[in-house]
Amino acid sequence: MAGRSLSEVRTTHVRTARHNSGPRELDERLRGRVVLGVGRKGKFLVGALDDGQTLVAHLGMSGRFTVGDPLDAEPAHTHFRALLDNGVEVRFVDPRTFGFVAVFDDDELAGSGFSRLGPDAWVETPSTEALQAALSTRTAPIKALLLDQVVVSGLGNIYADEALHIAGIHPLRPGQDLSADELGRLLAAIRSVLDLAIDNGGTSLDDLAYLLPDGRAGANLNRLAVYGRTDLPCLECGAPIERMVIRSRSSHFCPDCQAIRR
DNA sequence: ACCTCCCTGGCC
DNA sequence: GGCCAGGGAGGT
Repeated sequence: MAGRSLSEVRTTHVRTARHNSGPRELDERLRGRVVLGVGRKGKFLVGALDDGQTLVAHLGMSGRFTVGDPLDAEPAHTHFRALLDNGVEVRFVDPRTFGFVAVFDDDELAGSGFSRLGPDAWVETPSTEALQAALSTRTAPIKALLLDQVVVSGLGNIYADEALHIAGIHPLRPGQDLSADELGRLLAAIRSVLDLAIDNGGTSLDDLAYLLPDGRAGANLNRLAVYGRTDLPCLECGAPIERMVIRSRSSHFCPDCQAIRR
């Protein structure tokens, strides 16, 4: 996509364009623009445009981009298409419409969720000291804080559970109570969880909402130690994995390896 | 700091 | 027929 201009853009679902005034405005602001480069921070995809605007996209729960021939059969729930000047069509397919595509000028970008993101968990993993400072006033459960993209960005429910398990930290521990030693272990765990997931092509669940760009399923599901393993034995100690709801998100943890007091 | 909402496919 | 999954925005 980088270096190509968008000769035609068509958004066909209002929710996909909800961060702009509507599908028509999004299409008009994108049409004819050149994408100078693309990148990522946290779970947001970003592209720099030749007129200074920024293209921002989020896959949400079920979104994916496809790249192919405009004549290819169109999958259900295709909500956005952009024809590039090389004849390739980029499509955004998103059944649950939690994802979006947006174009922002600098002011709009500054007011968007993108500008509030904390350091990327993988590219700019914070130091123990920086994390401790960020958590020093936070009393919420560490699990909730890992999902709050303002502390560290890029972790979702699966990898937050996995990282806490590796680090041996109970998901309900208040953020500010964690020691430097624990936070150091947590940061190392975040790195290793993401490294493993990336090496395995990501975590495709049974619903196959997430797939690799070539359409294959990622193989990380059977590398998960706690997520989705409620009542199954902990791979470290054999204790049954427990599930509890924290901030209306499921949390999976080993009551032994992640004792609330240690 | 907390809650509700959004949405569809899959499952019971 | 109804519930569950969950990322982020918006409201209180």
